[in-house]
Amino acid sequence: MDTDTLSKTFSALADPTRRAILARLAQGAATVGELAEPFDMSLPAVSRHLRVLTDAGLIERQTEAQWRRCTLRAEGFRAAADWIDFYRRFWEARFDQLDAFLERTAPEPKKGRRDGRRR
Amino acid sequence: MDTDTLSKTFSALADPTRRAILARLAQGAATVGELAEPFDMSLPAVSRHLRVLTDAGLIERQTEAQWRRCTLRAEGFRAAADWIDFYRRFWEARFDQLDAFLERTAPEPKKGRRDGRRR
DNA sequence: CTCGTATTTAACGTACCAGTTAAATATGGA
DNA sequence: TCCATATTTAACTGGTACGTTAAATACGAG
Repeated sequence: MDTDTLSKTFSALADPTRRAILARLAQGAATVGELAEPFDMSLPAVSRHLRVLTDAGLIERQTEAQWRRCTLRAEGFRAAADWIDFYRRFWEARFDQLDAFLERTAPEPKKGRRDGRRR
Repeated sequence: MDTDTLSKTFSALADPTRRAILARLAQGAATVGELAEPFDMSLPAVSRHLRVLTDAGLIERQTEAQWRRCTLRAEGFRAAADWIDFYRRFWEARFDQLDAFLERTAPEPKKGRRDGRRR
């Protein structure tokens, strides 16, 4: 099961409809109906996307009469952003530096020295 | 279908095994067998994870004899990092500022006129 | 050529995902 | 109370994801 936070977050972000919803919410809160409007998709489908986003902690929903006002929940993005940020140095490093780094740390898969593992 | 780049990337990152593989590759190149070793999972399963990562552009594989040397492919992370980075301001902004922003931009659920009031 | 090692492909099962329509629930208003 | 509106839940379906084992493929060594 995919219970860990990071998996849930990335999984939620993997769907284009959900990313579009988040982009829309970045411009301000909206109700389910408003969020559904631009999509060629049934309301229950959108409702489900919103549940996924809620479970992933990426949005919040507060009840106002029969409306659910959805808002972005910034905290929910943080862990994923931090995770991916770790890899930033790999593309921000100059290419030759990266090359040198890999050269330095990569083990040869040659036979004979099965005990000289990396690290 | 999930053909767009961002979806493919986030989808690839949504699996903990694949994230562990990437973390391992961050320390240097490795062969399939070496990557599979720490996991309680068959080799074909790992091979498949590597295919997903390759298709997402997150790793590269070069053939060396019967080995496949896997390396991190930094470019593959960039788009996802940039996407998520757009949301950074939402959690880096002070809370009252964010509130003010949402207050300013949130539309009312259609019910006559909207004049920027909420709650 | 044949054998052992490294890896992938094939075939299969189970579970989840994303969509549908129909029915249920909740609320405010006539 | 009854109705319209907003949204969710239920039940179902097709497609895809992820794991398995068994067989196929690719290569170097002897």
